[in-house]
Amino acid sequence: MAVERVENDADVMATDGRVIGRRAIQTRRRILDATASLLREQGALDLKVIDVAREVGTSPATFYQYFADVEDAILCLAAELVERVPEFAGQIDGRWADDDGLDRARALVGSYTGFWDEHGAVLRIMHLRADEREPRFRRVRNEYNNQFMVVMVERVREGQAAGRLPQGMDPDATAGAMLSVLDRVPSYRESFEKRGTSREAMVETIARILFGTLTGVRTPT
Amino acid sequence: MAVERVENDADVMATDGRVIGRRAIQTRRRILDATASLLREQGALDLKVIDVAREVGTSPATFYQYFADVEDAILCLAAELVERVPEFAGQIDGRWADDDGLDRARALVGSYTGFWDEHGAVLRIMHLRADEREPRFRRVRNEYNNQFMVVMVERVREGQAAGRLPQGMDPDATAGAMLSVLDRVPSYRESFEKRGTSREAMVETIARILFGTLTGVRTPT
DNA sequence: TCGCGACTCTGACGGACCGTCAGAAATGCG
DNA sequence: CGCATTTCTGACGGTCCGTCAGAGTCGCGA
Repeated sequence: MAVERVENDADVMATDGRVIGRRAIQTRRRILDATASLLREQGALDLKVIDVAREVGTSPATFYQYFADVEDAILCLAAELVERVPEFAGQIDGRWADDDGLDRARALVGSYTGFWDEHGAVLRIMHLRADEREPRFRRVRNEYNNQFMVVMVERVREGQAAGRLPQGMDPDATAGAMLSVLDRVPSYRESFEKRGTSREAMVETIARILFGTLTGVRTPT
Repeated sequence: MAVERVENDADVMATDGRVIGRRAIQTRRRILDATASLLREQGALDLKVIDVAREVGTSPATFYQYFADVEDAILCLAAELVERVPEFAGQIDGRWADDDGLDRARALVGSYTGFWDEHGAVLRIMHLRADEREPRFRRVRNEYNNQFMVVMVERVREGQAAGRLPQGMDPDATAGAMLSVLDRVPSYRESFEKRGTSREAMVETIARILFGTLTGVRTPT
């Protein structure tokens, strides 16, 4: 069975195509970390290569040895986040139909919100550039989203088969809508807290919406 | 009754604070239109002041007479879009509880999707910068979102009062979640069409989710 | 019609960042 | 230790930024 590795820290390439060694891998990693850090602090629109270089304590020319531009580095960070998705998509399994299904939804919403708090800066650019039709970000976002879509669609089909969900609802569209909720609510959370909606109420409500919409099981009052 | 106008084409100011005349208003408008156009075509991350100036056929210095930078111009475009929200938020009224409520939801989803197709480039930056905590964009987004929130919360409260929706769901959080769906689905639409989900199925499903979640009325099979 | 004052636009400039390349520095292997 | 390989960087031409003084345009009164 062939093991396919699209991106592996062990054989990453420089922009000129050569395979890089141990020291270079460390440098590249520091550049990526600095990019993520600055992205969180100062946003994407005025993040300059020279800022990253200064943060790492290196020359701008070094940056260009590993990435074509800042966006290229962000793409790389986004690709790394794709690897994290199973932690969350894996939570949306067949046991959602069990009695404690709603609890599973609550756990998902809570943990995924934490993930967004940590990596939102990168995810936002992934979504922006994908929405702007940038092909590489589209591919990465598809890999990201599809992992959620597959399991959500499964739940919807099960709900429809059991007669709990109407046939008139398209499983893919339903899953897409719920993925939207999962991905955007963390952004709104802070605004809501200012308006007096507690984090707990937020998680509880979103969990009920996801659970109810994906499974068709009616939640108790 | 005092008429308050926060932003009116009749008394817009230049960056130096002076009120501008007829010719200047035209120039400013052409700059805004060019910004919106280029934003659609080439995205936000590499939209330069000089690009806008060239598109308008003017000097970069002229741009700086009216806007501090490209982001400032986009903020202005976003503020203009806030004026358009009533067309859509107004559709989410008390008649959603009537027999043809689902039809109203369908109409909303269809028309708002068109709005996103046209102005998505600006709305995306509004969301990005607001998520990145930029205060001016936060204010504009709040004005934008609140119009939807108010009416959606009304529907949820009515649904709860009528016993159709569980009390355990927070009206604000529910409205926020549905606003997420409304705002993000247009972005995903194209991806879904590639995967075989028709626009009609998309609109129908999203309408059912919004309608069902906001009113608690069960949709027929 | 002309001239004047107010409004609007722009050429030109110092500065910042981009992206590249030749060669300097570090590494590690025999 | 000497040398080949890998990695890093100083320096440079080019683009864009953001500003200002002054040139261009317009409307209005005489």
